[in-house]
Order: sequence, then C-alpha cells, then structure tokens
Amino acid sequence: MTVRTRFAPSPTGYLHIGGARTALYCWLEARHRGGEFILRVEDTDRERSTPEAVQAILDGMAWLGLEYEEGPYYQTRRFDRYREVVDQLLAAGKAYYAYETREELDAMRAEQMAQGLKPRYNGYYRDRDEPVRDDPNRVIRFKNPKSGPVVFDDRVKGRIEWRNEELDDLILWRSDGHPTYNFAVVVDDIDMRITDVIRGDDHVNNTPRQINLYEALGARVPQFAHLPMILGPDGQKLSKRHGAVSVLVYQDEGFLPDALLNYLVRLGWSHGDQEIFSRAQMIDAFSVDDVNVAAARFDLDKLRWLNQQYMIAAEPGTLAPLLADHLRRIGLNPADGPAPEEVVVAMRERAQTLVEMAEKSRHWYGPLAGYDEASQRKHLTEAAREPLALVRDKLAQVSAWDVATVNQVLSDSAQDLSIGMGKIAQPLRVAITGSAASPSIDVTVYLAGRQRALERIDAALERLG
RNA sequence: AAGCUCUUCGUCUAGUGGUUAGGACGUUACCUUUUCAAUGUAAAAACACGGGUUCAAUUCCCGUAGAGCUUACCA
Repeated sequence: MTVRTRFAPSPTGYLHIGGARTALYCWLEARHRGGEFILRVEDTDRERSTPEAVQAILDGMAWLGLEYEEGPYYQTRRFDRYREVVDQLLAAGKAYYAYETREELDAMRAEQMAQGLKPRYNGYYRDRDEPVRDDPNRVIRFKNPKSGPVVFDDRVKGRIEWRNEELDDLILWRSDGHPTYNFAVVVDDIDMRITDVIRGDDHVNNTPRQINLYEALGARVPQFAHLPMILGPDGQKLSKRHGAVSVLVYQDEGFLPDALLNYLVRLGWSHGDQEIFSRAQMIDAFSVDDVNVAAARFDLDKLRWLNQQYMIAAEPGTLAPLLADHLRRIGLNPADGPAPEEVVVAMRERAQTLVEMAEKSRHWYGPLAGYDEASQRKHLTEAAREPLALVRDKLAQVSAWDVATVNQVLSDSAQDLSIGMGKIAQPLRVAITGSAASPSIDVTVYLAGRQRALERIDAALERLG
C-alpha cells in the first residue's frame, strides 16, 4: 500500500515554525518511504479562516520547497460528502440528534467540574426515541462506545490507552449546519487514503474519539504520530515574540529555506552526530519513529550558525540575486557597487544572514554613514597621512583594477615606507569602510572600486588635516 | 479538578543495567591573521528529586516535584 501523509493546517494564521516542522516531517516521511504527500486546508471554521491565511500557508510551503502530490484540498468544498457520511451514521443508529443549548452544556460542565469530575456530555438524548424536530440548537452527536479500551500505538509516543468511559459523545454536526473538525478530519483521512497521520501532539486527546469514528465507519485506522511542541527560548509556548511568526519572516530576515529546514529537522530528531543534512540526506535518514517525545526549544543562535554554514557552502552565484534583493530592501542599488557575487564570497564568513551581509556591505554601495568613533581615533591619526597619501597615488596610477594589483600596491607601499602592513591596512580600512573590521584589505579596497576608493582616501586625509 | 504526556550540559541531542555519559550551538581560552570573521585546538558545562529492584542504575519499577496538552457547536 502506498504511504500517504498529509499536512492539514487550518487557515487561521500563517505557516509558523511549528506548522513548518510538522509539514516537513510529513513530507519527509512520505518521501523516505516512497509515498505521497497531500496538502489539505482545514477551513471548516468559517469565522476564523481567511483567504489571506490560505495564501500565506501556500507561500510558506512554496518557499520551503515542500511540494505535494495532491492538494490543496479544501474542507469547505466537501460539505456534501460530510453530510452524506453523517446521514449514514444517523441511519445506522451510530449518531443522534441532541438539543441542549450552549448554556445548558456550560452548566453541565461547571457542575461536573465542581464535583471533581471530568466534564463531559451526559448523553441525555442518546437513547431517547424522540421524533426529530426542528430546533436552532439541534446538533448531531456520535454514539461513542460506552465501555472498553481504545488503544493505539503512537509512532512517537508509544502505546497510549484510553478508557471509553472517559470519552463523551462528540458533536459531528453543528447547529449551524457545518461539520466539526473531529468529524471532517476522519472523513477526509479515510477518503484520501491517508496511511500515516502525523500532527502536533495537541491532537493526542482527539485520537481515541477519532479511532472510534473510524471503527463506526468501518474504515481502517491509520498509524498516528504525534509530534511534540516547539517552545520559545524561554520554555514557554511559542509566541509572536519568538518564532510564532510566518516562516516568511525568516526569508525577510535573510535565512535560506534549506537552512531553516535543516534546523527544524534536527529539532526533535537526530541521526548520529550529523548536524548538516541536505534534502536528500534528510529524506534518506528520516523516520518519524526516531522523533523525540519531549518538546524542544527554538534556538535562534543555532539557526543562525546553520544559515551561515549554508551560505558558505552555497554556490555564490545562487546567493547573489538574494543579496541584491536585500541590498535593495535597505535602500541600496546593487548596480552602484561591486558584483553581489563577489561580495558574497568576501562576506559569507562574516555574516550569518543575508540581511547582515547586506548591512555590512553598505559602504561598497552607498555613502559612508560616518566613521566608527574608536576606530577613527585609533587609526586615522597623523601617522596615517603618509601611507594613505602614498597608497592613494599608487592606486590612481595602476592600470589594472583587481585584487592582485591592489595587493601589490599595498605591499609596495609598505616596503617603500619601511613599515608593517598593519600601519597601512588599518587606516585604509577605516577610510574605506568607516570601521576597523572588514574582509582582507586588498579585497576591501578592490570591491570599493577605484573611484570610490580614491574618494574615500581623500576624505580621510582631509579629516586628518 | 480530571484524563493524557514529558523531564540527560544554558540550548538541540546521543547513549547504555557496569561508559572518562558522546556530538553540536552558545560561552571561555589558545592558534592563525594587517582588522573582523571563518577554520583548527582546548576548557568549563548534564542524567529533576525520593524510594525501590539489582552485585551494579542515567538506563527497569513506584512515587514526588515541575512542565505541557485536552476537557469547545476552534482546529
């Protein structure tokens, strides 16, 4: 039988870190076992679902490169099918109408809580043979078995057992004429022949009821795998302050999708001592059976480190357009400076994100924002005048403009003046970049371009005098 | 309140009835270097607690504590 997994987000928000990892694990499990991955949008909650959120999820999936064989399916387009199934259940006596108002249900719960009981529906209408009546509060409830155990072997949490006494008769069909989530998922997962349900562990509690539904419908129960949560750095539930923002903000912040995926795959899963996984390696090594049981915290530092590893390993040409884009975002024109590809090579060991890379490269594309206070005081001193002037002259005269030529000019100058390279490099660096930290000095000068380099040296010399 | 679940360095994790409890991020040194990085080397850093079982428990069992999830006509 073909393995089929699905990612089934509800479009009430964007695709966040937790959702992205669930999607990744579903995708990996399908890929690893040569199966199919399906995307299904659970939009039965019409109040909270929005088309923007649907688009945000689709965009997030696309950016991460988690392609699906089927979908997106939309639950709102399958209402006829749910109606059909609920009617079957009704006809078979496996479901019934109930008429309590919300207030009555709330009161029931409150009373049970007060008695220290687990709150649940008391089944008042379950075995009443009343004629069906029209009522604004009319819902359809499932006849959950009254006794016996419900057992399942969760692929990450192991064996979980429930007693049917703990469960109540869940609502399948709301009074507003819509199916409920617990009903729609089961119908969908059956119809879509899902073999492995991989989802967040906030769903473990729904699983026994769903299993009962599968059985009432005479369907084969799929395998379940409940993934632990991802927590914020403080161990609290992920909030907007942490990572509960759209994965697309990671794009905005200069992360590579493969780096994010690599980070996420290791959050709750590991394979020996390996930290870096290409997509192919992930697919090869991954199994939900090896996923951890405990919740994990999101650690931005490690993501940043991984992102840099990916930037260093990437073909510079593939990063160039991304860097150009980030330069534009901070108001710079990539055409006003060196080829982004060359900047990538110079800067990838000095930046952990593309945003950082763009920021640290501003001085090659736009005017100097000013000199770093301490660097200026230390290096733009009277002692720098002679070397700067000499270098300026030589740079103005050389016929070629490349790293080797610049390097030659600098070492010649050092020799001419009988001083160490540092005495030339540091003042020059401050002159060109405004700070004492940059790539090697020949590259730094080369990337500035001859005209800009000469202008900056002139400006620095003027400052001295 | 009840049901379900979780607990190894600060963080992500490996691991086993007998290990110097391993790796990675981060941190701190050192090396390198004209700066800053990157790389390399090294160091500090963990089995939540209490009882059992056992010759021996981080590992198995039971409690305690802490944390999470669910108890919706949300998903």
